Amino acid sequence: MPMSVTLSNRFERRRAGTRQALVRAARQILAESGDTSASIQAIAGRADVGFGSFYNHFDSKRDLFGVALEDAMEEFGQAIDERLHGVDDPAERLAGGLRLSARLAESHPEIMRIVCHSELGRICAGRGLAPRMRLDVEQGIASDRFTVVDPVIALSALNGSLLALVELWLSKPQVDIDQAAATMAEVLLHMLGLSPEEAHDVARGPLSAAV
Amino acid sequence: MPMSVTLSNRFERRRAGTRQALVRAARQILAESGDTSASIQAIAGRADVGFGSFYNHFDSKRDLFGVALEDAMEEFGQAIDERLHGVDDPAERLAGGLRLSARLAESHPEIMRIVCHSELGRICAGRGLAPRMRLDVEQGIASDRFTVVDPVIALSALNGSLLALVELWLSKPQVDIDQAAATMAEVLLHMLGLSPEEAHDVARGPLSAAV
DNA sequence: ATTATCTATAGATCTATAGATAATGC
DNA sequence: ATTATCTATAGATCTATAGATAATGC
Repeated sequence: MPMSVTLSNRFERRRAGTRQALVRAARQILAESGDTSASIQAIAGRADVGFGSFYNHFDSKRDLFGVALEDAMEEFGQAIDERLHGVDDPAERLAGGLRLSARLAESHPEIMRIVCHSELGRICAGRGLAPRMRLDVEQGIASDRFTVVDPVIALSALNGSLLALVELWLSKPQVDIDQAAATMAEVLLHMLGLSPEEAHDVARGPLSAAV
Repeated sequence: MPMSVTLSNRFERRRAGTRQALVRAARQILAESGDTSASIQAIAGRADVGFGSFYNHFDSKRDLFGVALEDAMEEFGQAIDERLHGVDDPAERLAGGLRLSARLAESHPEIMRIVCHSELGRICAGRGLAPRMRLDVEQGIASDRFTVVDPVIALSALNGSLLALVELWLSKPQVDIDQAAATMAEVLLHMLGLSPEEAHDVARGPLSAAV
């Protein structure tokens, strides 16, 4: 998705555009219902791409949807990452990641809907927030910022809780999701060993200058 | 699934048997891959049921898989519930629910695989462990056993963490899942406001006489 | 000239139903 | 006699490909 590499000629750009249109259509479907049973014909139609072109880029629907999920997760992770640039304290990074995810729900609802409709295992396996949180947990333990029994368990709880937060946003629109994210960050930081006061201060503090 | 009602005549029992065979086949598929694109023919074949019989019981595949998920979640919730009979302390109930879920992974792996392959929203919406944990959280807050900022957030974290625990069992077979569940219970009880010592004692204590 | 896209279609598969068969109730 | 199951099949849909068309490079 992030077209960081400038493609050399018009051929390649056109090809990349077709592929991207297919991926975007697949992302829309993942966000809307998560139901991947739409026909290739319907997907190509939604992408405004000739039916046969699909096979120029993907071997199967499964293939496309796998790429589409990875694409969304990568964008998710990078969006959070760049907004946390310069934040070093792992506690602040974790809290910031949760709270920024809540803001992404407003600005990039498609990504959050995709998260909701995906299996936790697939989300965590990818390049989303999960590997970034893992680094924060490890670093926090190494620097004694966190006093936690087991990093694997702590990370599992964080991943699951993040998913549950996003799910909360989707299923209960009346909830103030920014508030919910801050509260979630607070209880999770406490879980990681910060005192209630510390957890409160970090979770309710200003949300990084970079935002 | 729990055939609590004795059906009056052989007709109804035969009919119920056919339906159950279809539901069991659907549960198998949900557990194996979660891929609901198998044809009705294939499902009926797996259930060893005539193809047309499907339509005597369900209007669509979607229908069947919805029932199958509910069926598994109901069994899950009841299995935990009966093993927690007589346990009154909400902290013990929550810890017990997590730890017993880990044991169910050994004794009823199908249910746990279904959980892993399902969306969190669907799991929590159903009649599984989620509504039971909600009661425990409410009761624990009412009795001041838990000092937690927000019950909705706490419950979300619990639901998500439970899912993550099951996911851990599926994706990393080398992990001692009983240990992991106890550790998860410990950190979550701490999150709910118990002191580290209390949380440790409750989470590592004997797992209810009823088991 | 080369490459990607688009159109048309063959063949496979899937859904839903209609009618035949088998099991049970009374 | 009634009801459920099973078998066979019509019609719809879907996948994958082959060949025609359009766009670009050199």
